Amino acid sequence: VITASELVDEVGMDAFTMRLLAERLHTSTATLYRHVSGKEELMVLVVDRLLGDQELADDTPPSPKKDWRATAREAALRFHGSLSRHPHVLPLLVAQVPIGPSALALRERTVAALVECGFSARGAARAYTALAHYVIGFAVQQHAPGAPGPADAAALGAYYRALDPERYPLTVAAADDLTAVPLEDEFREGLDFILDGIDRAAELRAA
Amino acid sequence: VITASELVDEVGMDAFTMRLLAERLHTSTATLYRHVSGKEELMVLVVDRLLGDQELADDTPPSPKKDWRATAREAALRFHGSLSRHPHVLPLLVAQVPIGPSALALRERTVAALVECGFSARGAARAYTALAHYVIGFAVQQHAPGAPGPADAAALGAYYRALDPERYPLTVAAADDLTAVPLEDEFREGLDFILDGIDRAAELRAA
DNA sequence: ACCTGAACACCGTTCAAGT
DNA sequence: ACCTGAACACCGTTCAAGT
Repeated sequence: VITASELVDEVGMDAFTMRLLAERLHTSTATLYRHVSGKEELMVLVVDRLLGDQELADDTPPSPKKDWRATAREAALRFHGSLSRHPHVLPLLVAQVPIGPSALALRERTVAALVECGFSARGAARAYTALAHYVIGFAVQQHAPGAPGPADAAALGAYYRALDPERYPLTVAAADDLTAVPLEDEFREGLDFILDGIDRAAELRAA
Repeated sequence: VITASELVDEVGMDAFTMRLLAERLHTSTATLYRHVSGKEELMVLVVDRLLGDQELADDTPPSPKKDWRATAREAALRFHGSLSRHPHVLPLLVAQVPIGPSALALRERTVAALVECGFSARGAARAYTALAHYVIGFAVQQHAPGAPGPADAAALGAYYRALDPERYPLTVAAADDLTAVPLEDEFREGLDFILDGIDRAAELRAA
């Protein structure tokens, strides 16, 4: 599983091959099927390893205490960061619902932190679900193969500006606004929107 | 492209094959490559067709007027609905950044509606981006192959309840809260969080 | 008991050969 | 000029045959 994870990180999902993995392990493909039922199960294990990786960054103290917003924000940013560190694994996250041990531990830990900040168990679970969906959904789009990196922003802006202003007046006019903001900042902005929304839903925090 | 879209809807991404498409069109695979450079380009066209489909539902009047929240909510729900109608196409949406004509037209239309409600051009673009990322990201996870449908909720709840309460106390305790809420409602809840956040960010609406 | 070369049934894509 | 059967170089997976 470790070697498979490294290989996916290196060469990407499309180029990852059972034959390549066998070669790296100095064995044959047939032997792989002694340890794993197939490629699909292997990918489930790779995803859970990524989510476990996330957990390791937990040596920092869980924030000043009691401030749920800082706690939630920090957890979301850390989650987003660890997903971003393995962009090639991300497509796998939407091909399966992560319920491996690492995914469970991550949620358990985060929900517990929210409860400590005064959320009800139910409210913390709801807030976590909303945040997790957002973080995963955004990361997947941000790091999709062919997504515009910072280097492509200029090209995308030029593409927008070259459009027919009759048909797409607002896109042409706002070409800069649509491309100048790095996706990283857009993630933070959307995250703050959600945190604001959770903040307003005060009933989630009633014990 | 139409036949390819239908085929993907029918059999899913994995089972969709250039050979299958050729057969359905009563021709050979080699002929397909006269009209399209390869499978990748074909999938881009299929995605744009899905986004175009969304646009057709526009015969309903654009809401009572001036109420940006209802307008944005309606647009997001409609977008989500049309994505949900083609679950098998969704994985393609994260393998590419949709900038085809239909994607552009959809954004243009929605941003224009927000501007009419009093948003600045810049604010409308930012709000649209945040909402579009959320809708796409959620839909992709909701309809991922292997995602738990309403029928699987009970099984997932049982799985959570059967976990070791020592390691995952909150997950075991909140098993019902985590599975009883249909993903459809969870989508709406998260959407309202974001709308609340946009609402609070009043500067987006300053002309 | 464990491992593997070789095969099987596919896939996307290409191209010489037909009409 | 357009179409296609057959091939090429792959892929995930399996299994008889070796050690």
